[in-house]
Amino acid sequence: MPRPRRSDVITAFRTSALLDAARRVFGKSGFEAATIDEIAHEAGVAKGTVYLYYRSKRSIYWAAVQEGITELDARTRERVRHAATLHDAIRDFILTKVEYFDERRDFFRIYVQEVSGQAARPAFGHADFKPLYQRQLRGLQTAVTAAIDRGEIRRVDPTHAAGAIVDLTRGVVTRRLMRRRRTAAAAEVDAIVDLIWRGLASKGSLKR
Amino acid sequence: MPRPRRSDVITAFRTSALLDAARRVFGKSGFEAATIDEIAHEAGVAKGTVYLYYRSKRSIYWAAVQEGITELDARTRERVRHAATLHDAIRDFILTKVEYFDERRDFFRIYVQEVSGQAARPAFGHADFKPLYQRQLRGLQTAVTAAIDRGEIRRVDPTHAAGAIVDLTRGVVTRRLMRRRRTAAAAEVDAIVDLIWRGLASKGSLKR
Amino acid sequence: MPRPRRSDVITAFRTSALLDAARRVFGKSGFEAATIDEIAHEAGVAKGTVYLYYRSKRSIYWAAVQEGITELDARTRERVRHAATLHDAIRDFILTKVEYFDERRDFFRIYVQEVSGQAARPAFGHADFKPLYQRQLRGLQTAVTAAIDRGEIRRVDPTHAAGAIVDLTRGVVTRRLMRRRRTAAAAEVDAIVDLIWRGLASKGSLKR
Amino acid sequence: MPRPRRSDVITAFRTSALLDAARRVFGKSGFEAATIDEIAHEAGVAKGTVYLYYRSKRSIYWAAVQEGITELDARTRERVRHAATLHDAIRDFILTKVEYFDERRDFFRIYVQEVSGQAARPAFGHADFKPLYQRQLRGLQTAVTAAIDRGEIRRVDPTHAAGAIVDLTRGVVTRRLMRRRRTAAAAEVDAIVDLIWRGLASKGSLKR
DNA sequence: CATGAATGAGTTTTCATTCAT
DNA sequence: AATGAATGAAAACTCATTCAT
Repeated sequence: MPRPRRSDVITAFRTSALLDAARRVFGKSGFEAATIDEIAHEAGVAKGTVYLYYRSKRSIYWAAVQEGITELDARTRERVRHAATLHDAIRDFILTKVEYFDERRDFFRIYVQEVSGQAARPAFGHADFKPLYQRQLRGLQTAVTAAIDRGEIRRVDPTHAAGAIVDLTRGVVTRRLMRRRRTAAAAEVDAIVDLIWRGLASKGSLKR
Repeated sequence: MPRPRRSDVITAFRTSALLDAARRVFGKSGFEAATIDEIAHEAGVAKGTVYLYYRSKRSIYWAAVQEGITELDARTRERVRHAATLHDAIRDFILTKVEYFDERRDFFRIYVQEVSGQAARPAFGHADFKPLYQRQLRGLQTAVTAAIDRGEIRRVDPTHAAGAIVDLTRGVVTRRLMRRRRTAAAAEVDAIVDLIWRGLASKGSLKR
Repeated sequence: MPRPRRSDVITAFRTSALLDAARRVFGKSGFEAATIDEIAHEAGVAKGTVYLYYRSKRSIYWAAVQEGITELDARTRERVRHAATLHDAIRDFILTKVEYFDERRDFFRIYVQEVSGQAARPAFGHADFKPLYQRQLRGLQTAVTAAIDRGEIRRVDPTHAAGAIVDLTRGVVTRRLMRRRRTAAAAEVDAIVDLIWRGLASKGSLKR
Repeated sequence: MPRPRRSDVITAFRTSALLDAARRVFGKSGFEAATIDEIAHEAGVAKGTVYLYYRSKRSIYWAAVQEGITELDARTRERVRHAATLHDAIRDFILTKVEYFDERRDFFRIYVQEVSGQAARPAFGHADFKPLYQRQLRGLQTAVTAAIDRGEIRRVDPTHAAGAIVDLTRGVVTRRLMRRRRTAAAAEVDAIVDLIWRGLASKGSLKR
């Protein structure tokens, strides 16, 4: 394995610093209000340097979004893969996200922005974002369907169920971030998982 | 009660036209990309006129947000007030929102933006927004607590339960708006209500 | 005839001032080196105002070019129209240009730039420029052909002849503008016309 | 004569490659739009290297102009020197230019730019350019004067005559380059020379 | 009250030039 | 000698806001 070239090292270093800075700044101000100047300053370089590594404001934004989502996706898949039951899978799914966004608060705003952007302006947004997001949904749907087949849960619409899991997850994360003090993740997540689980697993008809 | 003065009528007329225009334009483009010029044009007045009624771009934005949320809040409270059981209350809560945003798609983007903005940048945002949002949450919490006391549902954390209802509601609305064709609201809402209801009402411990 | 509206008056006034300023600045610095700021300053307005009347730097440039060329073309056609013979037509053609550029020195550089730009980068340049320029050439060709038919001059290639007239005209103007002191136009023009005329009219073969 | 030092060879090599690249790039894009980066790339060196050989963008530009003009001047003088008559001298003068610019189309744009720049902004431009250009003119003037003294042509103003030759030459070259297909140089040049020659040589007064 | 012309601060992006390696 | 990463000045263009009419 050849020693990495000097220029590669520099590129990796700058790219990483810029992406970090971008995440912070875009997370704080949103895409439009953020300025390249601020990102550059935050990354400790001059404005022009940003353009040596990214072609435009949009492009550094997408790189930051991409990186965050890919990382989150990878972590989630890795963790969920080991779950034996749907119940565990849901728990792991939510926990991964909670922990990830506890670490990277600034990225959450970007994330939410993009996700809800999909809803409000389906035409806009980056082409690569939607697939990644939808893959998550489909993963959950598959898991739900399998659980139904195993008799682990009652017969529910997998699309709705997957949607519900995603929605409740976003809700927990949102409320955690709104609170000033960080509370223990596990207890909070357990409460939500319990709710979902009863929703999915309880058999028979309930009195209303 | 004196007859309203001419100037008051004009003010009311302009205000309403401007707010409508603002909602459409901000909804379409987002805060930054929207221009006062476009709002003025959409409202059928000249640019300067906007500034006779609102001090700044931010201020007309907040007025539009305010109006939308207040209206939504009023509708929700009115409808939920007549519900006899928590189950009905939840159903009416969700239905009101679904119907409201079906009517005012453009407002949804603004709404979501602000709600998630609260999460990511608690310091920012308009002072008046948070209370309104939180009043909704508290209303739901109260209803949940009452239902627990009545034995209608099992003993759950009212805060979590209220949060879950809000989250799932947002989820339904989001997914509805992402679809090109409008589907029947009732069926979709019923599926979600069923899920929540089992989550809240199912007694005993479930096998996992 | 209705009294012109206020806004029309303003537009006419600004347009004219901006075009004047543009001609001066572009003439002094060339297209690239000129700045909108300088044009605005020269016209006595702020930078933004320029953009109320012209969409872009290119567009104000072309407007200035257009105006100058159209004016020059109109003057030329008007004057040449009254010429009884080709000899007079040539004389009037050259005189018009000499006088025009004596008046508007700054425009000459722009003019020459565009004309020679046609040669060096045929693909570039404004679509409207070429036709105007070519119409001139064709006008001269027609006049030459007619003169041949009348027996006024010998049988020459009208394209070459027209080209030669244009080239010599540009030459006179160029040399006039290079001199610090203005010399009498008539004498200079007469010398050139005499040269062309002998070139066109002399019959038979000359000893070499 | 000592063997040239290694460094001198390198310098000569680099200088030549850079000048070639500069001519191509400036010719294609014009001074402002050309970038040092592109020139460096075209010359097969890194950007910084350009600055080892030229102090600035302007300076490499002038060096390229200089080289082209000097070369053209040398070729012209060499060829014209052997002409026995003014008629042949004019023919050779024009032919040299036509052939030179047929070879180096990219240089023509630069050349024309500079020549016409002289006219419009006498103060600007490189100090060395004017003398070279004027020496050409003076050479022609001298030849014309000699021809008058020999009785080869009639008594004309040598300045005007020289100017006319230069102008017509530029015209031929321009029109050649505007055409997509290259036509035979000799026929075209002969037509122009014939025109000039009659202009200069025809004795007596012509009917107008 | 209403208008819309005018302003100029602020933003993205480019690129000549420098300089550590 | 050569490199190419880094800089930051400069320029086009936008748009919230003001104010004379």
